[in-house]
Amino acid sequence: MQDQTPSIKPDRPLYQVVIDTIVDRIASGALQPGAMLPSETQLGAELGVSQGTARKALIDLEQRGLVQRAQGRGTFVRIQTPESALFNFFRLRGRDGDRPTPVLQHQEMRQRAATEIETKTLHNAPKQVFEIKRLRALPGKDRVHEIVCVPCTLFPGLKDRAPLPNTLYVVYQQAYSCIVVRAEEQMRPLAADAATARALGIAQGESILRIDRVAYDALDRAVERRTSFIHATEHSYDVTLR
Amino acid sequence: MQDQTPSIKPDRPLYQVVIDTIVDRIASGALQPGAMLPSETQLGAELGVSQGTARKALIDLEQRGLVQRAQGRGTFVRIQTPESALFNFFRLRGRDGDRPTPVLQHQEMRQRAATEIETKTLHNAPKQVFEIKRLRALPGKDRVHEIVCVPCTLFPGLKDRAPLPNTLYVVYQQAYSCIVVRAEEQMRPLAADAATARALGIAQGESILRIDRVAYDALDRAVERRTSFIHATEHSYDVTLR
DNA sequence: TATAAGAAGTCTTATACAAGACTAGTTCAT
DNA sequence: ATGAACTAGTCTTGTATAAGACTTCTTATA
Repeated sequence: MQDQTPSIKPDRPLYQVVIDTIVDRIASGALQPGAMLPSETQLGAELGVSQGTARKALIDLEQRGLVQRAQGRGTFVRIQTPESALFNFFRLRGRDGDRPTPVLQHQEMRQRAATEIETKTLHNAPKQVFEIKRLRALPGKDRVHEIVCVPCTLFPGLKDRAPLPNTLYVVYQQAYSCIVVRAEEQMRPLAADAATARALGIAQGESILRIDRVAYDALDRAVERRTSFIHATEHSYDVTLR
Repeated sequence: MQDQTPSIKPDRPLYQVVIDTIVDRIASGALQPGAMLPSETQLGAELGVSQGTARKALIDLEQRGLVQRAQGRGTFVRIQTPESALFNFFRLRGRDGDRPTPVLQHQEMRQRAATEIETKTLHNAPKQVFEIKRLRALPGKDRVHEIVCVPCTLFPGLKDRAPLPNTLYVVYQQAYSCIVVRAEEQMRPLAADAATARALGIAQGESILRIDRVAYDALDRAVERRTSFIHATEHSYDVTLR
């Protein structure tokens, strides 16, 4: 009855079309981090929708953390700085809630075959992954030992970029247009076994926190798996539930 | 120059007025949990704004978790069920991500003077608090020992409501119109001392997870402090970062 | 039991105007 | 001549409104 027009009628609302367009442009690198987006009016004219519809799309993107907006200034692709990345995805805090600056003490990277679970959970079912092992020191005696895994297909040439900085997510965005917007974590308390105790420089059997994280980008792709072993006596891991 | 009209010109936008009106009605109990709100059109007419403005307010309230909306059905005050409360604020998950049902094994409540930090951080700077100690069992050998603290002024007569159910937040809402919408948590790994080991029924020195939580209601009041000691070998604590 | 019409709700889109931010002049004092 | 301060203009996002489409549920009817 209503399929009179076999034409270009998409079954999704117009603002969703606008959202998808912008997300594609950011993910493809056409819109670089920090770049200014077209204004609501321009964007609407460009895509054949009203300013209000373009606006609704931009607000949605802002809430998803992909862009930042300011009245009178414009809309900009959110730029991942070391500060913002640490603030959002490195949740260790000092006693007074202040944010410590982790110091990279050791780091090594290699390419290896993906494990079964990595192939199953990471984007594109990768056969090969880059594995980054590193040790980070916090003020005082606290330490973090991390094992990071990313698909080689998503981050080609990552191995040649060594030494990698403290905040990997900045590299993901700036070099690969991959913006991490969400991460799911599983935490469990643990007694340090021999290997991790040695890596962390603590006694075997000490209580540590193990965190398994899967990070997702703007396209909702699982782009990274990461396991952290945290020895925290003077710091706590802070999160907000909603 | 512009205060020609000493009248009813609030310096906040109209949609904010609508938001505050609804929040007040919910917090005062005029709108009970599960109750249907006026439609966008009705609400707009009632408060002298357009349907679109009322709609903007309702969408904001939905995102804050205060109401639930469904096209064609209407808008309803979010009802805290044992399931939703556990899903949102009890983050322990089994190996497969399935949600365990904790079993209340022991519980006791008493009224006592508030500690300095409780007076400082909780709403209304209470002098007296109710303290609830309880032990919850998970499938397998995992256990949770909790110490919950709430101001007596906010929850008068809570002591007479014993035995309290598994999910306190349902009681807060149904009996006191206090909807917990957010919680901030600090986690740290710990070796169980003698007292907590006894409470949890484990050996002293075993690794446990300590979580200090402050819960906030719809009015952004700190309504509860809670410390949990978690013995988790077969479960993990799952959160999402953004 | 199935179907259709209607009522009541939210959802989408468009338009008008207000308010903030930046720029380019212009003015005025030095 | 130079520099600071003001101002008008223009570009941006923010707020408010209205009209019609779409969804869900109920009720009447075959």
